[in-house]
Amino acid sequence: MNHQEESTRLRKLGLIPTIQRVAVLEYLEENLVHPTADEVYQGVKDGFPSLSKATVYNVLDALKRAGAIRELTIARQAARYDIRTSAHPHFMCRVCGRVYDVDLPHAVQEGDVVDGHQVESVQTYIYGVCAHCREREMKRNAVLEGQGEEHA
Amino acid sequence: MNHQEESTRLRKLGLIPTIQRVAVLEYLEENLVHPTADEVYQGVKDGFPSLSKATVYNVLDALKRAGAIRELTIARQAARYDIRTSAHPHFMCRVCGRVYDVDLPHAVQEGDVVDGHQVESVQTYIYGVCAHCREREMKRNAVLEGQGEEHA
DNA sequence: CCTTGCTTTTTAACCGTTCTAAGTTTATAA
DNA sequence: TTATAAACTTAGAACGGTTAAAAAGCAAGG
Repeated sequence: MNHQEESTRLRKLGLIPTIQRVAVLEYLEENLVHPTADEVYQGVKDGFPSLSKATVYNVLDALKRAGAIRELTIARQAARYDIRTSAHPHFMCRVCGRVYDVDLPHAVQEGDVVDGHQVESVQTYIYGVCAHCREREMKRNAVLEGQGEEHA
Repeated sequence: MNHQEESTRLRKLGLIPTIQRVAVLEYLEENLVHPTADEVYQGVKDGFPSLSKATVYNVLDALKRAGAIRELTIARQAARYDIRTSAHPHFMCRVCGRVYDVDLPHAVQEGDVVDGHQVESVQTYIYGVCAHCREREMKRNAVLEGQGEEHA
């Protein structure tokens, strides 16, 4: 693998395809779980020990301004990044912390005008308990009931 | 004014109505512009010099957990607070930075299930140029054209 | 009055992110 | 190629919003 695909992609975006940028882009393409900047750093660093965290921030910023990725502020703690740039809501599970893509339209679309305001971008953040954790919770409750547990 | 209203409100929320809590609650009721914690602090401190910033964070957290206010992460830089707890989108202007309430429903409602995920709360953040700044921009362009400005 | 528990205050720490300055790589032009 | 300029990367310090810890204050009940 010579990362030809990422290189041409970066050139089309007007960015010089440095090995750092190729590596970050490749990581984002292979990890669609909406990683934080630190997760990208940790993940890429494995095959790239000299990588600096500042570079990760620089590359993410360049990709963001080129429109190749979207930044999510779904949690106050840290920004997350999504290479799926289509407009779609995100769901964050309060139990496991995972962030999922949701295939629905936003309430408002880019280009719309609402209350006289010109809409340029939209983010919909949904919070709750994800399907995976709900199932686990139900199973646990079933086991407890089977043991004869009662509610007060 | 003896802040009777805020006191009873706080008691109903299960919170002891300290003067700090009354002051913060009153500030939020009178400032619907979605202030940051620091703006609340600066605003309340005027009539209350001994107030600590940690107290503002504590009070905001208590109000949030009691369901009396909502926390917005519309900008990564700082959280903002809204005493209008009804579910509604927010619009942030990239020119002036102001945050507006938008009277539309979210794409997904609390209580819904999407892709098997249980929805507990939703935030829709819209970014662009607000009506006020759009108008100002248009006026400025009109003046420039009147002076005979041409585009290259 | 004394105790108990909650709140406020001060101060320090934390942590994600940005800045700075130096060094390295890449592009451009002779 | 070689020289030069421009862009990029790196390490480390700094920044700023937020949280934590510890001490002091305060209200309610015995």
